[in-house]
Amino acid sequence: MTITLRQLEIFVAVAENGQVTKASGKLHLTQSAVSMALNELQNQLAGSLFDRRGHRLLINDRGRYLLPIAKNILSQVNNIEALLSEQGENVAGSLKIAASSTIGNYVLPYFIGVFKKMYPAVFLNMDVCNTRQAEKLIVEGLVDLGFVEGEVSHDQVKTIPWLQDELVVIAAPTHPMAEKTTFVVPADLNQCQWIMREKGSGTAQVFKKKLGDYVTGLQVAMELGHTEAIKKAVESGAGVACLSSLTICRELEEGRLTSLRVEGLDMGRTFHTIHYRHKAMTGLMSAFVNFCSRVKESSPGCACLTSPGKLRELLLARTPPGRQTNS
Amino acid sequence: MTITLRQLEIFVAVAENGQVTKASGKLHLTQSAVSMALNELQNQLAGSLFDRRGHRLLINDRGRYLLPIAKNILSQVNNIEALLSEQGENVAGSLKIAASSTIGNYVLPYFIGVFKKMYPAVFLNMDVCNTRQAEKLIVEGLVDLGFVEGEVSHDQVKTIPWLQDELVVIAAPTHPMAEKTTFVVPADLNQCQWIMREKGSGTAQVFKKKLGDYVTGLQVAMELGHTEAIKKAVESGAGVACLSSLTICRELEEGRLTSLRVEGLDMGRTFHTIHYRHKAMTGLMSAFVNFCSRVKESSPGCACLTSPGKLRELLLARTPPGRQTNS
DNA sequence: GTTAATTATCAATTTTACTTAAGATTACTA
DNA sequence: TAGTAATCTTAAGTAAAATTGATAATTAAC
Repeated sequence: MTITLRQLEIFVAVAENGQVTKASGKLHLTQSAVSMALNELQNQLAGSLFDRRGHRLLINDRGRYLLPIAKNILSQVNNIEALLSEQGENVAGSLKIAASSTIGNYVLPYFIGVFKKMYPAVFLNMDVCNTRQAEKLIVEGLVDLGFVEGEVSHDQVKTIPWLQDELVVIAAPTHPMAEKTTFVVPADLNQCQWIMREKGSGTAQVFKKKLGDYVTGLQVAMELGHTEAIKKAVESGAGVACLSSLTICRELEEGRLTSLRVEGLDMGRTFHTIHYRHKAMTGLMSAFVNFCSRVKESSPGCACLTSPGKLRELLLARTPPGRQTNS
Repeated sequence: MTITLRQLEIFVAVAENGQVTKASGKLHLTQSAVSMALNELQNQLAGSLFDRRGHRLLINDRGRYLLPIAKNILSQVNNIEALLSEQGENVAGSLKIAASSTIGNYVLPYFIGVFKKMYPAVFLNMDVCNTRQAEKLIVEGLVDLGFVEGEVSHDQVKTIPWLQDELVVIAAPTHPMAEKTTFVVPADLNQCQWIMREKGSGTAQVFKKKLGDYVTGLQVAMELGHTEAIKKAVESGAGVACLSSLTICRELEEGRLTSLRVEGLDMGRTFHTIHYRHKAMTGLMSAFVNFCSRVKESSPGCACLTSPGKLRELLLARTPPGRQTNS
């Protein structure tokens, strides 16, 4: 009652050779095997696909209709085999990633763009959320990989240190603070109006946690819901803010903002990649993880990662030969 | 080494049910059959498609990549079965037609247009040629059906009378001849300047053959290569011509030409459908032949067939209920 | 911890695919 | 026009596969 791929293969071979015998040669089968398979297909489709004219087999209207469809189906199946069968050699699939806000908005988009150019057959799906949600998605098996900036506790989730990040103080170039090169804690803390992320944001929590008791005297000018809004507010001179250095690369390059390293407090933090502890690593997963960690090795300290051009240079310089595709 | 459709079916069922047991129920198979088939598919693709997490089967990146492809392939195969398997019920395929010049240019295009709207799954290919070439294409099995205006002799070619055609004399409405209602042979023959198809044209040959000895005194003003050119020349008053009544319907309706029936000679001729004598008639072939002969019954004598509007009315009025599709 | 449910594995069985061999039809040719 | 060489179909036997049934192992639920 059901057509098989073998039958379609045989049908195509017969249609293209116009003869059962020639087709059987190409298929490395006996004539009778081809003949029987063809007849069975015709029975299943309740009608002939060829007209007999002596020894010639002339494809008829139904056969002509079937032929391109059959060829198309067979080539799709061959694609599957080619793409998925040679493990390690080919990187293909559909990877699901969860990333917390800063990483998802300011870091991974560039990584994904470059990775996709290296492996066009790959489909990447990224869910931007917070660290706790990312952890949950990993545990429930709804995503393959997570990239988080906060702490993760679940014992089935494996955590691997990834990029080193640093929180810096930013100010408009016209701001009095911009004349300094470092921001001294606690001395400079109360000299400024602060623009903060809203309560509940990971970056805001980290900032306050690092400040510890110093947080009490802080003059908060406003709380905004998004990093981009904070940058705009700082740019317009409304105050200073504390953000991840990764989020302000472009503004620094363009001279629209000035950053000050913090002195008197360690403002570093580490991003982590997370995945389910016992999850089998497929070729695609390890390819992407390797790809991401390669960058870490290439950029000691905290190079400027959020500029696509520099990122591509960095990655392609380190890519093993024969792996690239033309962009 | 080769994937089967069954494996893809099983894979999709498992992916959609998240469980081997549930999938086996839907497939009407035992649990072990599904389990083994799935493992074999994974072996053939050299890697897993799911992650085991206890009793849950979580699809992984490779599986996610395969799933839409597999579904697509399966639905294409189902389409084949649906379209081709129910004999007679469905009309589908790719029909190749050969038609001689007058029919191919002035009659069949309208038939094909209406037929295609009735059966959208059908693909029709028409080759416009002359009667002899059409006959050859039939004998060689390169086309399924032929529609010819001339004589066919090959004994393997079956000839069936189709439409009754009539050659009429046409003149511009301003031409002296236009005041008459009939053209009398031989009296009126030498009163006119004649515009002829070039030597070798079927219509020209028929005309001369019908005239017999009368042809000697004919005053030929010009010979043109195409029916349309002749109509334009007659319209401009350069002379009169003898053409198939089917080719001038629109010009008569619009009053740009006048036609005169010929008196004193039988100017009728019959169009024929031809096909290879022992060719198996598929559903599509007989559907198209029936469709074409239905018109013959509907239009006794020689109704005006080359106006698409009238043709559609004619056909749809006679179409068996439940066969039409919305246009 | 015990029970119920799900999955993997193994041998047995059924089904399918294929081959070999024989017979039938068609094409070539002398 | 017979004879020969292809090609195709049919039938029977065989190898391979798909599927089943039973069992053991793992996991989830209570």
